[in-house]
Amino acid sequence: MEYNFREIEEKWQQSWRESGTYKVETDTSREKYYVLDMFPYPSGAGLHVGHPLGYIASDIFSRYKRLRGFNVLHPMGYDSFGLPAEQYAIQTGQHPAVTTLNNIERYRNQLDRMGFAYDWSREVRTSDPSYYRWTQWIFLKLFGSWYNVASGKAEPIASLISIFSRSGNKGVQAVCDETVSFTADEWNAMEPKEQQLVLLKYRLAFLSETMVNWCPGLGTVLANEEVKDGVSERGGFPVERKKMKQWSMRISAYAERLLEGLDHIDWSESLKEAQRNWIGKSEGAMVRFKLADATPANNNLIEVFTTRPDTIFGVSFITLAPEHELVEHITTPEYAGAVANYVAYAKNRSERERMTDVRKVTGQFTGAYVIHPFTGKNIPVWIGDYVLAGYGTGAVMGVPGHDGRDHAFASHFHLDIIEVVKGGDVSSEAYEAKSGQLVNSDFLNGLEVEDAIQLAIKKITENGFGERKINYRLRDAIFGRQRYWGEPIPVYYIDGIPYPLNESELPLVLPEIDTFLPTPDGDPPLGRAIEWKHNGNYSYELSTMPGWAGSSWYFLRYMDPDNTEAIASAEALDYWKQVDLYLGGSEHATGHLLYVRFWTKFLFDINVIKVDEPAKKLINQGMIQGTSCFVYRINGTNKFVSYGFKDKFITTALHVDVNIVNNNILDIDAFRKWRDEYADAEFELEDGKYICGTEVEKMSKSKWNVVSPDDIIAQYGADCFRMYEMFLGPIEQSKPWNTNGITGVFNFLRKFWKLWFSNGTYNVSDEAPSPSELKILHKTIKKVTEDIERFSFNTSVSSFMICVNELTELKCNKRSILEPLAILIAPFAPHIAEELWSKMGHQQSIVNAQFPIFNQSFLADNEFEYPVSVNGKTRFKITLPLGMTKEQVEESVLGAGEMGKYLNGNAPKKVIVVPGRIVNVVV
RNA sequence: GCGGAUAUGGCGUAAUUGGUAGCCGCGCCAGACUUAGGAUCUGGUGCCGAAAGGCGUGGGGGUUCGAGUCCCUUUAUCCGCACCA
Repeated sequence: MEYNFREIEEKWQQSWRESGTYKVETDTSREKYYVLDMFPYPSGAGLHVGHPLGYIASDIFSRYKRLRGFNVLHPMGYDSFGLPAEQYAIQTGQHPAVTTLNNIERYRNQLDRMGFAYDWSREVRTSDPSYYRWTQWIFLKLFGSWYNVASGKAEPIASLISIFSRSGNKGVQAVCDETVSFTADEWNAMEPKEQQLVLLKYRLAFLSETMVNWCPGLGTVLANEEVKDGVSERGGFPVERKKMKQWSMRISAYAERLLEGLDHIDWSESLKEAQRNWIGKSEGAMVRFKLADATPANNNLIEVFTTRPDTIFGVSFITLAPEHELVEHITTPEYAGAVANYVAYAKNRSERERMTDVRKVTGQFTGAYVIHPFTGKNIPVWIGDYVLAGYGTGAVMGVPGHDGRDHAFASHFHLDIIEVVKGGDVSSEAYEAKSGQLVNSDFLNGLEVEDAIQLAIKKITENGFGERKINYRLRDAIFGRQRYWGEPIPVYYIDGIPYPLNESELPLVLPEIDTFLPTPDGDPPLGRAIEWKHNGNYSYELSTMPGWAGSSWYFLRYMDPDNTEAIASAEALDYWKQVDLYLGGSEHATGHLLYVRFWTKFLFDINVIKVDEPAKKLINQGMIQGTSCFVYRINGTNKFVSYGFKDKFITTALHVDVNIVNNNILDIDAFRKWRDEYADAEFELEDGKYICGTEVEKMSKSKWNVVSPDDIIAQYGADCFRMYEMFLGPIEQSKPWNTNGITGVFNFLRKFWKLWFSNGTYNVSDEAPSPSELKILHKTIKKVTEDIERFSFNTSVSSFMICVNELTELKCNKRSILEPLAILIAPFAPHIAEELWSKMGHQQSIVNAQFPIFNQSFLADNEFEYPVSVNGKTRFKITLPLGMTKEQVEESVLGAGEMGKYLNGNAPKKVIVVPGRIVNVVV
C-alpha cells in the first residue's frame, strides 16, 4: 500500500470535523494551556504560504501540550472589520459584510486543508454584532472611567464626581487633559452640560480637539502606526496633520505600567525594546521661564521640558513649536508679519517634506524675551519647526553647546553658544555626552553631569522655577475612524454633548446604507443613515471604531464565545486566565500588542479579569518572503530583453507572475497569454531563453510573487507542507520561500509510512524490541521533546529523519517502537499519524494518546570512545567503559601506551576530564 | 543618528552548560537497476593537497588546556524608531 496522502488527509479531516475531535471545554479538574494565533484579517487574496508558518508552529505546540495531558484551548477567528472590504464596497457596491463573508469562507477552506486542531465552535468574528456588542461594552466602561494616579488604576467616573462635589478638583491626581481648577462650590454650581464637558477631560475614552493624521485619499483619520513615511500604510495615500474633534483613548495613563509590565513577560527582546521605544520614557525637569514683558496668557510663563537641567546656564534662546498657543500672544508687533509667514510656511510643509529634509534649519525670532531664572538675563524666544508641538510642552530651552539641533539652530541664526560642560569644543560641534565637569554655571561649577542634574532639579524646585518631570512619547490613541465598516461608537449627542448608551441598549448595530462614501456635506458614511437616531431623536456618533478595537480583547472572548451576559463567564475567565503562548508577526509590535496590553490592564483594573497581561509568552514568527521575478521592457516599445541585456538599453523592470517563471526562465507563451497587452510582445533571448531578474520581497498580490499553499498541498499533502515549513529553518527567522528541499521531506514521509508495510501490505510485529531499537526510539523522544519545548521545530524534523533512516536500516516493524513514534510525530504530521494509529487497531483518535516518556536507561552505551586531546589538539582515541569516575578515566588515559610519547616520563601539568565527552592532557 | 537582530560548505541549516564544527535535507559526483524518467537504491561530498598533513564558523585582537559559543574591536546585511529636547 502506497502513501496516499490525498485519501488519508481527506478522510481524517472529515472524521475530525464530524466527531468534534478538537472541541474543548472548561474543565477545572485539569490543567489548562492556552495557545493563540493572531487572528487574520480575511483579505480577498486568500492565504499565501507565509501565513501558515505561525499557525503550523502553534498547532504543533498545542497538539503536543494536549498529548501531555493539558486541557488546551486553541481557537481561531477573524479580525473582520477593516478598510479593504470597504474600499472594495466603494468600487463595486458590494456590501462589506458580503465581501467579508466570502473571504472568511475561503480562509476557512484553506485552513481546514492544513489539518489544524482549532476548536471552530469557538470561532469569533469582530464584525459580528454578538461580538462587537462587547467591544462596545468595553468602550462604555472606558467612557465611564478615569485614571486615578493616587491609586494607580482606573476608577469609575462616579467616584470622581463625588470628589468634585465634595472638594473640587484640587486634590485630584488624575491623568487628564489640561483643566482649570475649581472648588466644590464651583462644581456644584455648574450646569450639567458644563459638568459633562469637564468630565470629558478625565474619561479614558474621550472626545477632544486634537491634531490627527488626516488621510484625504481614504477619507479618514489614521493612527500613528498606520502612517509610514508620511503616507497611509494601506493604499499609500498622502497624510496631513489636521485639527479635528476626535474620540481618543487615554493610553498615556498606562504608560508606566505598560513599560513596567514588559519586565515580567516572556516576549522577545527586540519586541520589548520596540515597545519601550514607542512609550519613550524620559526623565528630566519641567522648567518655567518668565516672559520679560507681561502677557495675559499662561501666567506670563513658558514651560519647557528638558532631560538636561544641568545645562540650564547654557541656555541662550527658547524655541517654540510654530503651532504653540503662546506664539500669537508673545509676538511683538514688529515681528508679527514674519512670524505669521513662518507659521504658515511650517503648516504647509507636509509631514513628508518635514521628514525628508530633517536637517534643514528654519525658524523665526518672535521679538519676545524670557528671563533666565538664575542669571536674570534676557533670552530671546524663537519659533522653529524642529520643535514638535506634540511632544513635551512644545517648547524647548536652546542649549547650543550641548544639543546638536540647538547648535545647528544657533549657528544658523548667530545666537550665543555657551560651554557649560567640559569635554568638547562647542564652537564647532555640540558636546552631548553625559559626562564631564560643569563650567560657567554658578553653583553647578565643578560638578559631574549626573550630580549637576540632581542639584539643578533641587534648586529649580526650591525656587519654584519648575520640578522633576517624567515625560512619555506615547500619545493618546485616536479612536474614531470616519468609515462605515467598523464598530459603531455607542454614544449619542444632545446639544453637542456625548452621552453613553445604556448597557441594555447594546449592541448598537451598524445601520444599512446605500453608498459607502462620505455624505455631500462631509459627514462620515454613517451620516447617510438618516433614520438612525437614538430614541428616534438624537444623533448617534457617526465615526466608527478603529481596527484595533475588536482585536484588543478577542483572546478573552474565545474563553466563552457564546455568552450573552458578559464578555465571558467569570468561571471561564478564571480558568483560562491569559494566553500562555501567543504567536504572530512582529509588525504588530507597537500597534495591536500595545493596545491589547492596555485594554487588558484596564479590564484588570475594573475587576473583569484577574490578569493584567494578555500573553505570558510571545513568539514572533518570521516572514516568508516571496521571490519576485522581473522582465525588462525597452522603454516605449513592446520589446523585452533577457536579464543579461537589460543594461544595454533603457528598460523598465516589470513584475511578472512567478507562476509562469520556472528556474528564472520565462514561459514565453504563458507570458503572451498573461495579459492582452503582451500578446504580440517581442523578445531578445539569451541562449534561446528569456532569463528573468529576481528579488526577494514581501509576498504580495501586487508583486505577483504569491505562492498559494493550495498548490503545494495538492502536490505533496498537508503533512508534507507542515513539516516542510518547519524544516525551512528557525521559526523566528524570515526567509524567502522556495521548494528546493520539499522532496526530501516528502521522501521522509514515504519512508516513515513504509515502516508499517512490507511488500506493500500492513505488517507490524508484536516482537519485543531490541536494545538498539529502543535506543533509537528514546534518542528521538528525548530530542523531539526538548526541541518542542524550545520551539526548535526544524531540528525535530531532522531528528525524525534520522530516526526513520535508522529504523529502516534495521527493518524494524515492531509495534513497541512504531506506536510511540506515531504519537511523537502526530503534532507535526497529524493525518499520517492518525491513519497509522488506526491501522494499529486504535479506535480513539491519536490526539488523546499519551506522549511517550523518555527513559534514559535505554540510551546507555556500555562504552565510550574518548577523544584524547594533548594541549588542545586531538591526538588519539581511547575506548573506555561508561560509568567510570573522573579519576578512573584519567588513570586509564595516562596509562595508555600512546600517552607515553607525549609525556616522555614527565608528569602531565594538568588533566581535564569531562566524563562521557573528552579528555584533555596538558603537557 | 538611536535601538534590536543576524553572519557557519555550492544552498537551507545543525552543534542544551565553552569540549571531536558541519547533523539533517537540497544540490553535486560515482555506481546499481533499468532503459531515455524531474523514478528508486547504494556510496561519496567543508577547503587546499597525490598523500602525509595543513587551513577552516564575516575581519582583527583577547581570555582559556580548549572558543561558532565568552570579552573587546571592526565590517556587512536585515528590522524597528527617528528633529522625542
